[in-house]
Amino acid sequence: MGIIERRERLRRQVRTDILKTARDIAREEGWQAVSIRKIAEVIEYSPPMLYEYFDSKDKLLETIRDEGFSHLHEEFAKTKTLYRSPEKQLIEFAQSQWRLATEQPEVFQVMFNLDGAFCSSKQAYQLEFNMLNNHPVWEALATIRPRSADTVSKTFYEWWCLTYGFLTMTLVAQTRANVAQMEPIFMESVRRFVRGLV
Amino acid sequence: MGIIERRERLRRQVRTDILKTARDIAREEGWQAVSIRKIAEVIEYSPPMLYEYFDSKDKLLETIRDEGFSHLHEEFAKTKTLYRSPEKQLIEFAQSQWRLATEQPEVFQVMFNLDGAFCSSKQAYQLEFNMLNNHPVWEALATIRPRSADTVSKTFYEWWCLTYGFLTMTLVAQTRANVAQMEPIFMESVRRFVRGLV
DNA sequence: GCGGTTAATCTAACAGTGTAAACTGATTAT
DNA sequence: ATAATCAGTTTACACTGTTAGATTAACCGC
Repeated sequence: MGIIERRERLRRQVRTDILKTARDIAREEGWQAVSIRKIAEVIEYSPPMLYEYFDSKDKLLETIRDEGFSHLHEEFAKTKTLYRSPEKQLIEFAQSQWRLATEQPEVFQVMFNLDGAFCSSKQAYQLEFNMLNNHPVWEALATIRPRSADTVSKTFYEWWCLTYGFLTMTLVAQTRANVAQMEPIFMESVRRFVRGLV
Repeated sequence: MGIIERRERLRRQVRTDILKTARDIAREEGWQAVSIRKIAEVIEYSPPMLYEYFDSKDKLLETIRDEGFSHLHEEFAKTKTLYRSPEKQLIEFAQSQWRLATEQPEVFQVMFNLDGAFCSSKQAYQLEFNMLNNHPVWEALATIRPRSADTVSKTFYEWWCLTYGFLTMTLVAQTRANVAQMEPIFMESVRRFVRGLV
């Protein structure tokens, strides 16, 4: 009886279409231009239809944010299988973050409420900070510099603010064309941070 | 003939009232809750009246942003008169930034398009980056580490992203109650940066 | 194939948004 | 006194997120 399966598959398809359309509009016109009606028009449904898939626009954005963090953690996991050295891992983590910020700026904007994107929930951050000894960055830092959990957490927060902060400032303050040339400066900052751990 | 003077004074008063009201609403309900109509209601004028003082909501926000940067530069100037050592100056600059971010988060949000605040113009940033040898931070960095202008500018950008990035991440990702306890971590990051200059 | 149930989807509407045009009333200048 | 300027208003337009109610389509047992 594949009927309800097919229905479920179709439902999921529409759901991802909504998310993709929102990102597409945001990429080309900015998050401020993203409206329920505009998304509905693109996917050829009436506006209220979207509320069958997301409780609110806020929840829709929260989903995009969560997917952003998930994607990053998948990349981190891949890196962990590829490299043993925690220093090398950190460098690769930073590079993953750079790629996300530059290749999918509209996702990065939602992740940190930038440039008109706004999602009221802070759950995603709390999750990041509560993973702690399960967070790939936390683990790498603890390996390089084995201290008390609190001390590692402090260093972890410094890493978090340094990397995401740098990317945020670059996306917000630089013009589209200038973003790319900031990469070496970003990576140099990251490398200095890693060296400074000893 | 003090009549037109009085009128001018009244006009400026209304103008600052508008700006203050916008910040007040933003502080208590977030920038997403700030609307022309709400401001108008508070200052007891009709909504279209605001357009006699600001071309658009965007321009209104731009004014708040510019005032934020101006205020910071005034603080920087004060610091320069109080301390000779460029290292000490940088520490004080960072402390001024911390104060602005924590005491007037709603202004900081507009300065960097955070949490629903959105102003399309990037002029304020371009100004920051084009001041260069006139920017107090740039000067301090050049004194500590006299190199080519380009090299100093690179270090300046690193400073910019480190400090503003850290504050941005703290404001965006932390709960109101947790912000305060991040100050020592922030200042330690700044001090490490300054030490690393040699 | 047909009636009834359920799910999918739409239309209409509410309250709110930024902003422009047209209008009113008072003050000023001639 | 009359014309011109100016502050301020009302009204209106085209949007926004979201909800309620009606409508259509799809499925089920017979």
